[in-house]
This record gives sequence, structure tokens and C-alpha cells, in this order.
Amino acid sequence: MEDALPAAPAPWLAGLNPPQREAVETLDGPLLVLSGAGTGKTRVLTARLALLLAAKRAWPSQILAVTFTNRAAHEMRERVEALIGQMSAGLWLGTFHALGLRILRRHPELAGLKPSFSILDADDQERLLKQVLAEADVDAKHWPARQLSAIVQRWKDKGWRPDQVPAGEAEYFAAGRAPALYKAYQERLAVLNAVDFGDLLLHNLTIFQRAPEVLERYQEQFRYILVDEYQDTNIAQYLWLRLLAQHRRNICCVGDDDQSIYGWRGAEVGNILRFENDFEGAKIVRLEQNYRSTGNILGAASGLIANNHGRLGKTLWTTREDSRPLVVHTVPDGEAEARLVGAEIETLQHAGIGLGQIAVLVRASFQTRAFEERFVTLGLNYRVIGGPRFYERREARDAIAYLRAVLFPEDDLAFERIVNLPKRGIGDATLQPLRRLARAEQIPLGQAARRLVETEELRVNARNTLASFCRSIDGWRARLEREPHADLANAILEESGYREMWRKNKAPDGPGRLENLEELVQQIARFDSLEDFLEHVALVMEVEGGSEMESVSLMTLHGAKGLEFDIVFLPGWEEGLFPHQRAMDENGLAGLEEERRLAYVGLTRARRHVVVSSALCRMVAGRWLTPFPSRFIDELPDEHVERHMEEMFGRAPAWRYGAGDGRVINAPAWEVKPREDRAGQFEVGQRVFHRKFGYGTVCAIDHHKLTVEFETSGSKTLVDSFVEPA
DNA sequence: AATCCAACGATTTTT
DNA sequence: TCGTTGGATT
Repeated sequence: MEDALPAAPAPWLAGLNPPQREAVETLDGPLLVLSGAGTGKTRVLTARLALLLAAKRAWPSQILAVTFTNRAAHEMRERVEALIGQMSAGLWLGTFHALGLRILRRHPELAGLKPSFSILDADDQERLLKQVLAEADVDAKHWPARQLSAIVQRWKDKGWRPDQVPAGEAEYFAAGRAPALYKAYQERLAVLNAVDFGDLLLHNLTIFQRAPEVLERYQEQFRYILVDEYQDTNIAQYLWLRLLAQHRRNICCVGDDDQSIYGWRGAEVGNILRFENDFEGAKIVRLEQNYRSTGNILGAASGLIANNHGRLGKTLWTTREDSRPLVVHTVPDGEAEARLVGAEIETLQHAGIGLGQIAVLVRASFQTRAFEERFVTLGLNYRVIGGPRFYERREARDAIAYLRAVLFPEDDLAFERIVNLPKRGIGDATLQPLRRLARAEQIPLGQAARRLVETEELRVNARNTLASFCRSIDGWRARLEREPHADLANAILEESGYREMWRKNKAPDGPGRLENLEELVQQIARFDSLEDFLEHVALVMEVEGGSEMESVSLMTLHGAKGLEFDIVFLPGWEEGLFPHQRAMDENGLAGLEEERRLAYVGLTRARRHVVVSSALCRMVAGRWLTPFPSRFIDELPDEHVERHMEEMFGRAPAWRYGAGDGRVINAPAWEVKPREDRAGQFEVGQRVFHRKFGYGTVCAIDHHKLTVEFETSGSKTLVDSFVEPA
């Protein structure tokens, strides 16, 4: 296993620049790779994995590779496979939470859990905390479960169990009762045999502390540890890594202190700043050659981030030939901003830039709305990234609760969620004695229900309904062995009356929800068992694969981290919005600096061109503001920026940017192709087809907006490019 | 138990 | 301004 490096350069080392190569080949000892935006960090990580395996330094199972998001984990897995194929099978590669879960599943008893423990998501967590608050007689109006949930999560991020919360923390919440509430919450979780996301790592820490021999085994096993986005690690993650790395000390962390934007959810930039102290003899490699952006973009981003203090410091450079400077527009208001961006995108489109290469990155999600409206009017395909996720939708969560209730007889949260859904006439009058019995006997609600229906305590109607509900659950559970799991899931939705509930629902979103249930069943079929499906859902809230259609990406700056686009629009650069007032109020200078890093992340997403804009007037939360332009605009060095101020003073009124003639503005130097005009392709009464909604009839047309009455899905308003003539 | 209306509050969010 | 939530009403 201790072979020398291969003599001949292997394919995965080809094309690496000297620092990248150093980062890849420094296999032993602690290593920090400071990797600026666009400097090929994923390449380095994957090449390093390939080298470790090819040089037989370790078997796949002896390498731990950690990422933050499923997206990053997938990408890394794919790229390693592309490099070395099957040799990579068996790697411990995944998110902190997935790996933490994997370890926890092996020793649940050491964390006081039974093997089939379930994982609560944010929604479950909040419901449970609500119960805890109610039981403790805390006025839920003054002290919302939301807030307590955030407090508990922050404590878990710090690695504090209830008894470890320092005195004086969160004095403000419910007169200092938060630690006690946290304790009660953990006790409830233990009774429910459940964990929340934070527990996945926290229980790992507990196991490692309580059972040093278990820790030792993992320390032995993981000869090499790789960590992506190290600047985003919180204390619990840091402690976890440090424990695992202590023995072999072969830990390689990749990160960029300038891209640390998650301080507000517990990330500690300190982890990356302190790396040399934490791991004695650590080597630091800086990746500074940027392969992504033009010199103007890098110059602007560097000039901006230079205003931050306490950086590790990097100087990004590029050999890319330069093109345009950044453009900063001042516009009258939010609507004008949306018109401007829309018009510019049309110009780009006609110049041959694919919509998929264009992104609009906003500070706060409410900003997307104005752009969506404008894009619909113009008929520009767009997609909002990071909106509500599939498995967070109500119907998905309800259906999942049914599955959980059938699979896990002890899952009280699932039981409570569905016992009266659809409405069966089981209300508070039934639930209260039920809860009382369950509590008194220390048994799950389901079991309590079966006992309660044997007594005279409930009214006849409620008793019969509850009994029949329990029989249904038992019946489905009995069929688990016999029926294919997706068929059973489908049957449960049907026989429970849950589907019927939405069929009868006359709200416009009813058909859509039924479709989502179909989709859910299809997803279930892709897994080997319902357990596998539920485990996947708990960790990956998204359903993979989306529309393949080329479309403009609309998302928050946070959501854009790790992505890149040819053209990036950065609207809303106004004091108060960006930098956000609350970030500054709550965290002072540190908050401002994190906002600045966010701006840096935004700028460095762009390969070719950036358009910043700032509105003189903006409607926020129902009030008109007249903000100052963002200080970040002033911090962009003049030599990389072109400032368009002519729109001020009303010399260029808003209508000038209208759909038809908008492209007077800053037509880029790329070749202009003639416009492909789809207007007039549809008429009222025409029959059309949509990939998802099926066949329908056009009822109304407004520019590129069509209102279509679909045969199965009801009436919808959508962009004409999503439908075709039937 | 279901439906309606008023009051509230509105960064960023992965797992 | 608008969507959500919880209380009050039937």
C-alpha cells in the first residue's frame, strides 16, 4: 500500500498547473488548499482521489470525502468515476449529514436509539417544538417555535448537547428557558426514536466520546480525509473532522475564506483561518490562477473584496484575454430594473448566447418576482432555482407521513399528521384522551389508539372511525411483504381517501397536487424499498432531473455558490437590501463583510460579463424606499467598470426599456442574429399540448403569456414556449 | 369541525 | 403589498 507515486504522469495529472499539482500530490499530512473562485478546486479534489486510489495509498473504503450539498457530492462522484471508473466504488463520499447518518446507523444503541430511528425534517422539528412549548406552558405567541428551532439548531451547530449550553446563552428566549426546552425536545425525540438533522452529527460526537474504541476504529479506517468548502464548516463538523483525523492526520481541506457566506447558520470562518494551529505542520497551497472569468471581472471582484479585513489573502489572476468592463446601471425603480434586465437578455439571446448561460442573482428571494413577471411577459424561459422543494410540498409530506405511519408503528408525528387526513371526524376531542393514554402508558399513539377503541371512553362514532383507521394501517403493514412497494404506496394513497380528498378539492392547485402524488409514486418505484426511499427523502429533498429547456436561471446569491454562467445580472445593489440592513444590524462589521463576500461570490460566478443594477426607488414590504446606491458599487475599481447614470433625472424614462425597443441599451459586441419571433403562433381556441399538463385549449393570450384550459389539470397561465400546437 | 377574516411580518437555507 | 397564520364564528 505504500507504493511510490507512479513514474509516468497519469492522465488525471495532465494539465494541472504547478500549485494544483502540488495540492494533488501532497498526500500525507494536513493540507489546506486555499482555492479562489474558478481556480479548479473540484478538479484538484477529484484528481487527488484518483491518485490516492491509483497509487494504492488506500482502498476506497479508507477514504472519507465530505461535501456540504448533495449536488457537490454527486458532481465529485461522477468526476471521479469518469477518471478511474469502478476503482472508486466503495468510497465514503457524501455530505456531512449522509456520512454522519451512515455511521449512526451502525451504532444507534450508543446514541440511545433503536435501529429503525427516523429522521425529522424542519417541518417535523417545528411541530414537535410547538408541542414542547405547549407542554411547558410557554406562550407560543410571544415565543414562536420557529425561533426556538433556530436557537436549537445553532446550539447543535456548536456541538452543544442540552447540558452543555453555557449559562447566559439565549437569556432572552422565554425568560431563559430555552436550554430546558431544548432538553425536553431531546427527550421527546428519544421517546419518538427520532433524530433531527443536527443530531446526525451531534450523536456521532456522543458516540465518539462514549465509545473511544469505536472512534479508534474509524480513525484507523479513514487513512485519508478530504473536505470540500471548508470555510462553511460549523463547530460540530469541525469537531467531527478533528476527531476522525487525529490519528492519521492525513486531512486535506479545500476552501476559500472569501467565499464564506453561511456565518448566519453557524459556519465558522475561524475554522479555515485557524487551520495551521489546529493541525500542526500543516502545509498551505494557494490556487490563484482563475480559469473562469475575464480580467475585468476578476479585477472588480478583487478590488471589492480587498475592503475586507482578516483575510488569508489571495491574488487571483488570469491569462484570459479581456473583453468588456462590468456595467453598472442606475434605474428608476424595481420594475424598470426588471425591464432593463429583460431587454438585455433578449439582446444577448439574439446575439447567440444561450439562456442557460445567463443568470440573475438576487440578494433576497422576494426580488425574483419582478423578474418572473417580466420574463413571462417577454416569453423568456426561466427557472427559479431554490424555491420550495418537491418533498417539502404538503401533498408529498402527507403521503410520506402515510408511509412512515405504516412502516414505523412508533412514529407518532406521522400518525398524528394523517389520523384525520382526509377529515375523518377525529378531532381534538379524540386526540386528547389518546395522547393522555399514550403518555401515561409510555406507548406510541398507534398502540394507544388500539387500546382506546376497546374502551368506552370515546363516543361511538369516533371510536368506530379510529378503529377502522387502525385496521387500515395494520392491513397496509401486512401487505408490505407481499406487494411491490410502489404499488402498495399507490394503494395506500387511494384506499386512505387521500387522493380523493384532492380530487374533490376545487382549488386551482388540486390537479397539480394529484400530479405530484403520481410523481411521488414514480420516484418510490426507483428505490428498492420504502425504507430506502424514506431515507433518501430525508437527506435529499430535491427530486433530480428538471426541465431540459434552455432557460435563464433566477436565484439568490447564496444559491449560486459553486455555479458559473457566461453572463450574470446582479440587481438590487442598494444600501439596506445589499448589503442587507439586518445583516449589519445583527452582526455589525462582520455582517457587512459577509455581505461583501456574497457580492464577491456573485461577481465571480460570471465568465464573460456582469451587469450590476441599482434602483432609486424600491417597494419593499409594501413601502417605498429611496435607498442610496450600495457601497459595493463604489468599491468596484473604476478601471473595470462602466457606469451608466443617464437613466437618472428622468432623461431616460422607464418606458424606454419596453419590450419592443429595449435593445438600444449596451448591445454587446457579439454578432446579432435575427429575432426568432414566436408571437402570433397561437390563437384563442387553439388546441395545444404541454409536456406535463397534457392537452388543453388556449383561452387568452397576452404577449407570450397564454392562459390555457387543460383537460386534466385545469386552467393555467404559462409562457407560450412551454406548449406546442396539438 | 370547517370556514372565514383580521392581524402580522416580510434575508440568506442545506441537510 | 401580499401571503400566511391563528382566532373567532357558524
